[in-house]
Amino acid sequence: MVAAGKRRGEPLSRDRIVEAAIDLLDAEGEGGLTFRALARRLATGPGAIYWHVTDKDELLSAATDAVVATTMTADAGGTTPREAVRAVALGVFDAIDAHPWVGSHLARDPWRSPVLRVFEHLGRQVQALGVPDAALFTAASSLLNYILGVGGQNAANSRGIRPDTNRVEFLTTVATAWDTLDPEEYAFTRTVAGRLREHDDREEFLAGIDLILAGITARLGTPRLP
Amino acid sequence: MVAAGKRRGEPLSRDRIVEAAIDLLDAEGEGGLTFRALARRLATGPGAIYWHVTDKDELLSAATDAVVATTMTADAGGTTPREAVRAVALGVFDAIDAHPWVGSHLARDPWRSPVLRVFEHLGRQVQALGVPDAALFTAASSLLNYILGVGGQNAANSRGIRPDTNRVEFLTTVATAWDTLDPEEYAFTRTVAGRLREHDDREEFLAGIDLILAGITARLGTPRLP
DNA sequence: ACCTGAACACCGTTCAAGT
DNA sequence: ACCTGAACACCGTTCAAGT
Repeated sequence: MVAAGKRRGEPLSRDRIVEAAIDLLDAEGEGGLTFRALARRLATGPGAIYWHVTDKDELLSAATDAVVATTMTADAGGTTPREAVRAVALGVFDAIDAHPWVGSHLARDPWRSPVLRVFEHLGRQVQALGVPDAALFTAASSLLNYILGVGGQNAANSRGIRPDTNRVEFLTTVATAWDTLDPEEYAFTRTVAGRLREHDDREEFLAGIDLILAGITARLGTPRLP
Repeated sequence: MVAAGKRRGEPLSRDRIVEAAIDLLDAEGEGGLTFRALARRLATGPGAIYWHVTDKDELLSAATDAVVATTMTADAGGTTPREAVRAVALGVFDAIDAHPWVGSHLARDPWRSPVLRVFEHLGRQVQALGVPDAALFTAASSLLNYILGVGGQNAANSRGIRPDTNRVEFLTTVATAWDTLDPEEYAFTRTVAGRLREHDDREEFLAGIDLILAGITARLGTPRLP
C-alpha cells in the first residue's frame, strides 16, 4: 500500500489511484484527500485522475469498498453462526478503527457496494441462525444499522481528536464534560458517566451486537410479536 | 420558521442565524448551507455571521440541536417504558425524515448536545424498563447507535435522490439493481430483494427497535451471558 | 459592540491542448 | 487513448475598516 505513490514509472490506473487515495486518507484524514494532493502523489495533474474516476464520491466509495472487501474475505467457516456474526461485525469495527474515514463514508453511502457487502455477509449468518424468512431482512438490517451507527460515531470521534491523544485521555475528557451537565436535564447521562470512563469501545460494541442477537434468537420460537 | 429571512429590521442574533440556516438546509439540502447564501438571506455580509457563530460546524450543530430539541420535549408520560422508547426513537426518525441533513450531522457529531439529548431520553426509558445498572449504558447506547445508523442511511438516501422521486419509485430502482447482482456473491441480498421492495421504512425502523428491546428485556432475569 | 465586504487560501471539476 | 495544467466557479474564514 505504501508504495502506491512511488511507482512513478507505471501508467496511471484506477487501482493505483484508489490505492494512493487510501494512503492519503490514512495519513491525512478525510480532509487530506484532494485531487491536487492525490495528483502530486501520483506525479501527474489533477485532470488526469478524472479520466479513471468519475467523481470524488466515487473515489471515496471505491476506497471504502477496497478496505471493506479485504476484511470480508474470510467466510468464518467452522464456528457457530453467532460467532460468525460477531466476526463480521468486528471486521467492520476494526476496519473503521484502522481507517476512520471508512466509518464516515459507510454512514453516507446507502446500499452501494461497500454497505451491500456487509449486509450480504451479515444476512448469510443470520440465515444460518435459523431466522425465518419473514424476519431475515429486519434482523440483518438491524445489525447493519447498528454497526453503521457505531462506525459513524467512532469515525467522528477520531476526527475531532489530535492523533496523539490516547483513548483513556479522550474518554476522561468526555466524562468530565458530562459531569458539568445540568443535573436535572441530564440525570441519566450523569448516572452512567462512570461507565463511559472505564468502558472498552470494542467490548461495548460487541455487547450491543450480543443484545441484538439476543433479540433475534429470543423470538425464534415465537411466530409473531403483539 | 419561514419568516426568518424576512425580518430584515431586527438585529442579527444567533437565534436568527440558526433559524435561517434551518430554512436554507430544508430548502436546498446540505450543499445549500453557505455563509454567502446565509448572509444574503439575512441581508448582511458573510463576515457578520462569524461574530455570532464560531464555525460552520458549530452552526450545523446548533441547527441540528434545535430540531432535535423540539421533538424531544414531550416526555411521553403515562405510557409504558417500551412505548416511550419507541416514541423517542420515532421522534428522531421523523425529524430526520423531515430534515434529512439532521441525519447526516447526528452521525458525525459524537457526544455533543444533539446526540446527548437523544441518549439521555433513551436512557431514562431504559431505566424505567427495569434494566440493572450494569447494563444501562450498553442498552441505551445500542438503541442510540441503531437510531443513528438508520438516520445516516436515510439521510444519505434522500440526498442522492431528486426531490420529486417518490419512495416506491426509489425502492423499485434499488431492488431492480439488486436483481442484477452476482447470484453467488450476493445470494442473500437477492433473496430479500422482494422484501426491500415492499417494506415500509418507518415500520422497518420500529421493527429494529423492537428487536433490540426484545434483546434487552430477554436478559432482564439473566444475571450474565456466557 | 457589532457589522461590512474585499481578500486569502483553498476546493472540485472542466477542457483545450498536447502526446 | 491517455495525460497536462491552466482556468472556472465556487468554498470557509479572516480582517481592516467602518458605525
